[in-house]
Amino acid sequence: MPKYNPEKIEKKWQRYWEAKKFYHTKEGKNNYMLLTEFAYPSGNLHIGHWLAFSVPDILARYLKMTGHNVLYPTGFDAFGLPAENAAIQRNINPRDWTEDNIKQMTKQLKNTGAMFDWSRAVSTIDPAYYKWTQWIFLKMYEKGLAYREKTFVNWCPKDKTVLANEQVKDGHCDRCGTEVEQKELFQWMFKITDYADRLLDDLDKVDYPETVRVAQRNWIGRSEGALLKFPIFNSKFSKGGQEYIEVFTTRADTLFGATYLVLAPEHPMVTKLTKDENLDTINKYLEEVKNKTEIERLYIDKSKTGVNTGGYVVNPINNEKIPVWVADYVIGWYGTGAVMAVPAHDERDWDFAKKFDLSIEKVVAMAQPEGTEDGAYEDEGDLINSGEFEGVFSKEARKKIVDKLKEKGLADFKKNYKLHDWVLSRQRYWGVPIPMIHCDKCGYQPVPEKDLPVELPVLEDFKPTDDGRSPLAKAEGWTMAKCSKCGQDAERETDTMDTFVDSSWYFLRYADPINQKEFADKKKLRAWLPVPLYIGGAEHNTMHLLYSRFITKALHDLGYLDFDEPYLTRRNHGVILGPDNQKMSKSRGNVVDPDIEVKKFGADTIRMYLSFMGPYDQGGPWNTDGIQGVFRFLNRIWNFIDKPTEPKVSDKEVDKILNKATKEIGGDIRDLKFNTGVSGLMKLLNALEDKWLTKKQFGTFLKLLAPFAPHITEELWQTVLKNKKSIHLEAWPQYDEALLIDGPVDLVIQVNGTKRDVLKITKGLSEEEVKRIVLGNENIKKYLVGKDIKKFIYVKNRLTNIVI
RNA sequence: GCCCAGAUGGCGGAAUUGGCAGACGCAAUGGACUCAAAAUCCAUCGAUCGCAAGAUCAUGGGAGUUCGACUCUCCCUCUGGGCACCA
Repeated sequence: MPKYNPEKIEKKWQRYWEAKKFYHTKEGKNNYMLLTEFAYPSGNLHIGHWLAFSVPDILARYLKMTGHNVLYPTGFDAFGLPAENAAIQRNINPRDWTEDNIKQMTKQLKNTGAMFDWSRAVSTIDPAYYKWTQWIFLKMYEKGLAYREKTFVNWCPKDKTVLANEQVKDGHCDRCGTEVEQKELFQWMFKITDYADRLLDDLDKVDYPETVRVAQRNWIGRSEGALLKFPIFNSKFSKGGQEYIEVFTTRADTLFGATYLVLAPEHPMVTKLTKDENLDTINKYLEEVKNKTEIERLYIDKSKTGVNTGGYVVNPINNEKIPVWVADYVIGWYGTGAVMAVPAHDERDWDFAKKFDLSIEKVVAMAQPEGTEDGAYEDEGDLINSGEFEGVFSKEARKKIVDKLKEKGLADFKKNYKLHDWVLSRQRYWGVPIPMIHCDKCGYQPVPEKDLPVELPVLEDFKPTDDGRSPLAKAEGWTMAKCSKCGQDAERETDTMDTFVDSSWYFLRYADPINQKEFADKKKLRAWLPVPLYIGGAEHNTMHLLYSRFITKALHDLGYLDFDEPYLTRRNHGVILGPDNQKMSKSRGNVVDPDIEVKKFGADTIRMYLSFMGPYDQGGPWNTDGIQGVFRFLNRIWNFIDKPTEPKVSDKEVDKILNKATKEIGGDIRDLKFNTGVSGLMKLLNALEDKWLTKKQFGTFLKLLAPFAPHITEELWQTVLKNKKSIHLEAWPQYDEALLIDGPVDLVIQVNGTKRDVLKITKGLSEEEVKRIVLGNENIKKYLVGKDIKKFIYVKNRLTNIVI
């Protein structure tokens, strides 16, 4: 036997599988699409990709061996800012840059040995793909779920484009870290807020990690409360009937304690309400607030500032006249941009009231009255100083108070959300053109379906501009179009779509990737979807997952899908850190290059090491020594074959060992416990290495290893065991429950909870029999001399505890 | 500030979900092979005391429940992540 040379055998078998179209998948029985997140073609595969693709491949292969018709798809999420910025830097076209990267990464992905079905690979920059991205947009538009509106948007001055709220982290651009500005622009948006309730409630229908559910709940940020109307007192403009300030509150029970009202600086009523003598102060204040950046206002300076308008409103529950203030701790866009202030029961209002000496009225009794005097009491309790609602508990009081005001038309129950509509316009070149045409006469009109795709033109100058216009506006020939309604000259929309639109439906396309008539055939969709298991990174817990859930629900409502949740189960993988336990980055010089590791150890070793290093959802530092252990293991397997494998009789003991391992390793893979799966294989080799194995027994061993190390097992299976067909067409070995249970077991003997001895006993003994054996044991007797046995605990086949 | 996850040898981690803590691997030490090194193989490997048999301690810290706690409950410390003036 020659030395184990992974480089040689891996290439060989990869070519073999590809030539035989091994992993090309057709709809059949027991279909299973194992979904991982398709890659962004950044240029080079990094070790994180290996974790994301080659480890789930173990599960894909196992599922295939256990009788599933497995589709393990892949593709490229290829539009987007980074490619465009890289192309600008290198002064080449983003398309050339991206396509080169795709070529390179395709090659590298094949090196992982994963059973990707390349015949179904999708690429979001392919017009045959983005035709359907545009089509989905049009359907959303028809349904009123896509609309154009002038709003304040997050503008990244460096990338010169709009960002969705989700792409802003602590006031900075998620991509480049530049401080984000607010700009008022017309933007195309998806009405995701219409789906807020369903996106929230349906989380109960799917199996996601708790962290993901929490993250999504936070994003959606539903709070249930009420809208209350406060009549304006003696409004100087109230000629035609009473005017009101509306507030949103979750604590209507504290209404009797509302001693003032606060408007956000952006609130339209601010100047109206302000008394003439206060106008100067107010304007000065508004100017001050305007000069603060969003970051200063929301993240840095949380001290309360504000000014009195001099105006008053009337508390609708007790008709008391209360002052109206303006303060920037109230957020303009949330709720109504106005709040009722209850300083006794809200910390922020408390701080403000203390600072400006406003009155504080307690209306909820503290559970422990001896509690602190200083500060707001925010918990619930029985109402006090609350007229007819005296003594009613908060929860009930909320309902009663709103009900009462509702009769007078002064209140209603209301849910509020943090979630905003999804701004999908991007003023950049490298994206899917939004398929709309603007006609001076007819306004915005959709591009007719038959004219899709609206192809992205090739531009010499695709650099972003400062004026908020997309570079596509420079393509004069391209922008010219006919209005689809009146036929007159009109102009194409020049914004492109956020790449999250591209990736919000790609998994649907895997079911039917070359269909030219529909985004996918209904029957094929039914065969593969919804996705039974989606494995990916925690960075997509909110945006991508929420967006694709939304698009799926919308397509479902439009009648195109039978299901309204795209992924039944979601599991996250961890992050691989550098050997120094820091995030891998070029500047730190701690990047592990998988190409180099493949050269040194081969794909099988890397796959197994990534599996072995810890729980899959945890990640952790790459250990240069640790990988040696796995490499050694594969070498031992390789050399194992040199031992005689044809003894006279089949060894029962070996069968038993294999039987147990089959059950355990299979269970580990199903539970994504790849680390214990690998250790199980190592234990198995330890147990078998000094034994004689039949050809069949060795074959069984190889099958257990095959999902983890597809190349070495194929080599040994075909060239050494002389099998004609691939090991990857074999079924996972059957195990026999009966073989698992016979034989003696170790019985642990404790005295007062401390282990004193271990005895081998026959399985299934009764308590009486065990008691006789244990108490008769010389070694145990010495602990019991002169003691009374108070209690004898027996856990069947496992342990006894003698309490003295 | 709030929410979530986590803390186990020198290191990565395991523990049938309340039943032998430290599986498996790495590193380390000693030995075999070798002129030598690498590779490989054998042995040791949580701490303390002990020649040994063995004993005691030990899963971030402190209490509790239990015959029995890494596992459950309460309090605290630290680490990672998310949200954050959202009314």
